[in-house]
Amino acid sequence: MLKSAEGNELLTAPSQRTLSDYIADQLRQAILADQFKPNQRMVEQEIAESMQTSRGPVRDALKILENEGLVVRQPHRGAFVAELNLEDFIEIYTLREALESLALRYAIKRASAKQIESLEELVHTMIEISKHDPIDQVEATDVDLKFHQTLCEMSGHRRVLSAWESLSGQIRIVVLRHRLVHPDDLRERSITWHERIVEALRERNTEKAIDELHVHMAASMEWVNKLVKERGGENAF
Amino acid sequence: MLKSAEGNELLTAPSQRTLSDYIADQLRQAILADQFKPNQRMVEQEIAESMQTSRGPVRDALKILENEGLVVRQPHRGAFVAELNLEDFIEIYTLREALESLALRYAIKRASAKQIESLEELVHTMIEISKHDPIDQVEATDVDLKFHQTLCEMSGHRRVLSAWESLSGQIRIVVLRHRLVHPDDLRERSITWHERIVEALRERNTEKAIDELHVHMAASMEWVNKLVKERGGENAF
DNA sequence: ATGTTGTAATGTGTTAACAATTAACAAAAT
DNA sequence: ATTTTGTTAATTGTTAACACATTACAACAT
Repeated sequence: MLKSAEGNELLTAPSQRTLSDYIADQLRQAILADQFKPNQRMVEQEIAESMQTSRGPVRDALKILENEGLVVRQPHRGAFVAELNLEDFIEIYTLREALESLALRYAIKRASAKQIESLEELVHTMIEISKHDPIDQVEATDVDLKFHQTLCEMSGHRRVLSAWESLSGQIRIVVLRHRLVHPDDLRERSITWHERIVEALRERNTEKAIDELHVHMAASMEWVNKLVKERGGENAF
Repeated sequence: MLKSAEGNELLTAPSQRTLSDYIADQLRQAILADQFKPNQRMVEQEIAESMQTSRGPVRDALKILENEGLVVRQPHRGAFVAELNLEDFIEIYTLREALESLALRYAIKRASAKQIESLEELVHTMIEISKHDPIDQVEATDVDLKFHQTLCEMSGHRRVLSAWESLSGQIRIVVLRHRLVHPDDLRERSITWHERIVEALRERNTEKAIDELHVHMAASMEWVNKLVKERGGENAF
C-alpha cells in the first residue's frame, strides 16, 4: 500500500489516520460517485487486490461504511451497497431535521460572531454558484452540506455532530441522485432559508431558526415526494 | 472459543451472530457492571486470552463498543473505557429526547392497539417493582429503558431505533451510576409520566406525548444537575 | 418435470505470525 | 538540573494462511 497516499500532512504530524480509514474514504467516494451501483456486492478480496492491500483493513473499512449506512453487511454473506427507497429518504430527512434542530438550539447559545460569519460566507458561496449557468451540482451540494455540517460543529454537541456525520453519506446519496439542491424553483428559496437561519442565529432567535429549518426540510421532502410520484413506482435511489 | 455459549437458539437457526458480537456483549456487560473502571485501558491480547480467542474478534468488539460510546479508541494507543462527565450526560439526554420525540411522532401514527398494550404492561411492571421495599435498581432501570426502547421500536423508524440503541449503553451507565430511576421523589412521578405517554399514544395526541416526554427528561436532567452540584466538582461518572 | 440431496466453489470469519508505532527509561549533552 | 537522544519493551496495525458457512449446481429420486 502506498504510504504517500495518506501521509500528506507536514512532517511533524504523525499519521493518526489508519489504513482502514483511508480505504473507507476511497470506497465512500466510489459509492457516492456511483462507481459501485446500489445493491452491488463488495467482495473483500477484490477490493484488497485493487488497492494493493490485504483483506483486514478492507473488512474494517466496510464496517465503517456499514455504520454510515452506505453498506449493508450480512453475516457470512458479505457486504452490499445500500439501496435507499422513498421510506429511507423520509427517515433520513426526519432524523436529519431532529439532529439539526437540536444543533441549532445549542449553536444559538454558543456560537461566536466569527463562527456565524463563516456561515455567512458559505451562503455567499451558494449565491455565487447559483449565478453560473450550468450549475455545478456536486459543488452546490457540497456547499449546502457544508453549511449544515458547520451548524452541527458550531453546536459543540459532539454526539449530534457525530450522528449527523454518520448520516451525511446517505444525505449525499439522496441529494445527488435527485438533484435536490438546484431544481429551479427550489434554488432561490433555498438560499433565502439559509440566510434566515443565519439571521436567526445572530438574533439568538431559537424559534425562528427552527421554523426556517423545518420549512427547508419540509420543502425538500415534498420535492422528492413529487419526483417519485411523477416517475411512478420506481422509488429506488 | 466455546461455540455453545453463543448458539443457544433452536437447531434450525443458523448462528447469525458472529464471535465479535458475542465478545462485544460480554465486554459491554462487564463495563456496565463496573468490572472495567472508567478510563481503564483495555488490552486486546489480555481480553483475547481471558476469553480463549484471538485478537481479531476482540478488536472488532472494541470497535463496536466505540460506536456505542462505551469505549474510546486512539490510533496506535489502544482502547479505554469511556469516562462520562456532566457535559456528556447533558448531551446524552438532549439527544435522547430528540430521538424519542421523533419516535413518538412516528409511533403515534403507526402503533397498533396491541403494541400500546405491551407498553402498558411495562408500566404495570414498573408499579410492581416500585412496591418492593429494597427496590432492585438494575431491574427498575431495565424496565424503564425497555419502555423507551419499545417506543423506538414501535416507531418503525429504523434509523431512530438504531441511533437510540447506539446511545443506550451510555444511557445505562448514566442511569445506573446515578440511581436515576428511583430516587424517592422521582419514582412515582416517573411512573405517572410513563402512564401519560401511553395515554397520549392511545389518544393519538402528539403534543401531549411530546410534552410529557420533555417533562420526564427535564426532570431527570435537573436531578443529576442537583446531585452533581451537591457533590461539588466531582463530576465524573 | 419437479423436488431433494450431495458436492464443489466462492467468500467470509478466525487465527497466528509479522511490521510499525508508541511509551518508558536510561545515558549523554547542554 | 534539565533537556535531548538512543534503546528497549509493550501494544497496536497489517498480512497471510486456515476453518467454516453459504450458495450454486449437478446427480439422483420421486
